[in-house]
Amino acid sequence: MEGLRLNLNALKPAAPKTDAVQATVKRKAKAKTAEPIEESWRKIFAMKLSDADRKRLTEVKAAMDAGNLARDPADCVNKAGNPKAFSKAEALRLWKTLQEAQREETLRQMVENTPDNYWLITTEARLDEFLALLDNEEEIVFDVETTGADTWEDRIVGNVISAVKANIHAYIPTKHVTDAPQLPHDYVMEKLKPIYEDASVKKIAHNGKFDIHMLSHEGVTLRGLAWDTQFAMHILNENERVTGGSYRLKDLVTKYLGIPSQTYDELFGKAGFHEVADLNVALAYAAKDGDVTLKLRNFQCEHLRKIGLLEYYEQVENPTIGVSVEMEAAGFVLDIEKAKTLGAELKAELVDIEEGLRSHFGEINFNSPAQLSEKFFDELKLDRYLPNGFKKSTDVKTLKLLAPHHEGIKLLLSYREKTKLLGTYIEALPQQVKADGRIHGNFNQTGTVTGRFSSNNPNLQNQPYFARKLFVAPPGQVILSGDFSQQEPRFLSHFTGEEVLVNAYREGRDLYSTAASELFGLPIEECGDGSKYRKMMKTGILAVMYGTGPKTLADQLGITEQEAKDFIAQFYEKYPKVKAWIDGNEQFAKRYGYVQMLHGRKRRLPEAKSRDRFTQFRAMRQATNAIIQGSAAIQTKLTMIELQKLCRRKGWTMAFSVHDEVAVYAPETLTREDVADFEAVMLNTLRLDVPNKTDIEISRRWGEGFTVDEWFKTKGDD
DNA sequence: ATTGAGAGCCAC
DNA sequence: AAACGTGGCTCTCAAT
Repeated sequence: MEGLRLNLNALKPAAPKTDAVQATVKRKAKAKTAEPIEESWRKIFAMKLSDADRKRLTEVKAAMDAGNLARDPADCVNKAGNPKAFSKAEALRLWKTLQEAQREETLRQMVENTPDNYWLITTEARLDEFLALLDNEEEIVFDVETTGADTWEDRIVGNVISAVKANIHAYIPTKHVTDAPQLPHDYVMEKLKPIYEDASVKKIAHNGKFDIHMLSHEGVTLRGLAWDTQFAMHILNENERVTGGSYRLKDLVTKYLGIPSQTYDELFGKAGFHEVADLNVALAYAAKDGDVTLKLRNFQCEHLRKIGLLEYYEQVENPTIGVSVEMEAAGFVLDIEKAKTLGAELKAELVDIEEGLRSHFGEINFNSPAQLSEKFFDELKLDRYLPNGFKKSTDVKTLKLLAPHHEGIKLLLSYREKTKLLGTYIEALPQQVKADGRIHGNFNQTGTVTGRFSSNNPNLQNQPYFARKLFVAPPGQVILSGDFSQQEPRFLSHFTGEEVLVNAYREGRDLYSTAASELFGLPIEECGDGSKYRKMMKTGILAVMYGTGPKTLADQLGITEQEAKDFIAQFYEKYPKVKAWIDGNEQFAKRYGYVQMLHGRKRRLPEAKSRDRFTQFRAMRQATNAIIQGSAAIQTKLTMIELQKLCRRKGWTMAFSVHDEVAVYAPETLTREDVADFEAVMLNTLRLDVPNKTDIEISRRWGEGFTVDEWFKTKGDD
């Protein structure tokens, strides 16, 4: 009650005072008595705070109000011995103290409350007893504990296995730094290997990709992965991250199972798990992972079945995990010599460019939008060359408008291009090479809301052609890649059933030329490659899929907004099935708050029900785009799964995927028949109402591909 | 030194 | 007033 009254008092606004009086009060407060802590809190919370800081500060205040946390007396006075006001910095320091105390208490409680069915296995006899249990198991949970989170540098220090039927969750430490007894690492791995490699024992994991890579480093090939709770959750709620959540195990079980769980970082910080010397602590933490993963799997299974997506998970998402593992493990050889050469060339060019820029603009940082903006618009008044109301930005679009009026701007555009290439690609890529000499980019199956992959460390999906030259197939192998030709427009045709579009594809005619000729009533010859009508139609169809408005479309095509509006209106009039399909998607989204793509996969769009018109409008654009983009992603995934089977038969390796492109490593001795087999999988795995088309390339170096005919012709000439 | 936000730009 | 969907990386700048 007392605390509550204090809080209420603190919320009352102070009586208004003149500035001079306020200043005096402030000085007095500083000189004699510290300001009341409630006043300090009021000021702190009035500051602009990041979400993380606000959350931490709230925790600190709650702990202090409850009397569980107090200021360090040393922080209450300054050097002169005068009272010091409570600051945000001090509060955040207190948060760390609080975390540390809570951390120790949590670990103590975890150990004290370790369930009887958590087994710490440190003797041969106990391991044998456990292995006998596993003989009766059809499925197990597995999880490896490691020295750290780097897939390619860290190593296993212990194995977690849950025996599902027996309801035993075991931790087998092998490489902890401790005086306590542990079984020898190699002995344990040998014993577990047959179980890990037995595909008839179904495996359950959370982000099992990491564990599978780790086991692979030990010479163990995991088989029978049946459920991954991270990826299953992404099918249940693809918006987890968008709404401030995460797909970390601990966050999911806390949120969905109501089991309070703290993340590894919260409990152990940056320490590797091998540094946990108390094996009872290790057991309490590690075995719980197996325990909650199993509980989460059961929860997800029930809910996926309820919404009819269990089959989708099992047939599309789950088998894709093995493909990601194979692609990540394969990686790329990076041509470091070429990176050095290209880097040196770019740097030399940049020396001259920078000198030129300095002569135009003086000593400013050309990478700083703030400094450039001041120079261009405040000093040089270059905005006089921009259309009325055009934003005073320093992005490429704006710079291109300014370029004809100032030589320095042209130079800056070139500077931008070269520094981007150098900094983001040419110089950054060699740093990503791992101990095994390869680049292993990460393919993230839960990275996008539509079901596409995302990629990072490095992002293999946004490499410019200039940089792709640095990525080389492993020795003796080539990159055999297939690119779905016009994948998304084909899905548009498929879903809408619009005859002109469908027939153009069925008859192997060019979609954009055909539609342009129809819409504008012109002979097909005038709508060929490079014609403005074809370009307009192409941009227009993409605009339909992306929900582009008339203003942006006008900008893209260099026509007036009215012309763009007319074009869109004509397009819909001529192709009513397209219009009807889009309208249907939007009505569905507004009514149910989601849309569905191929195989029923959902894109939840709660904003479709928003009463804010702009918010709802944004959801409307996403509705149609998500169906097309997401369905295309499903086609790519299913194709990858089939290609992996082809790889097994041929002795090839899955290499990478960039949304509508899939690539494998094949020996450079591959034949035309091999290529035909590859193409058949691309074309036939998922058939639509329109035929698929794919462009095949063969290369030793990514982005320097040959067509099939070119490749075999040069081979013949050798 | 590290963190977080914003600007800008690479890909499909 | 907004009017192009899905991502990740690098740099600046201001904060601690």
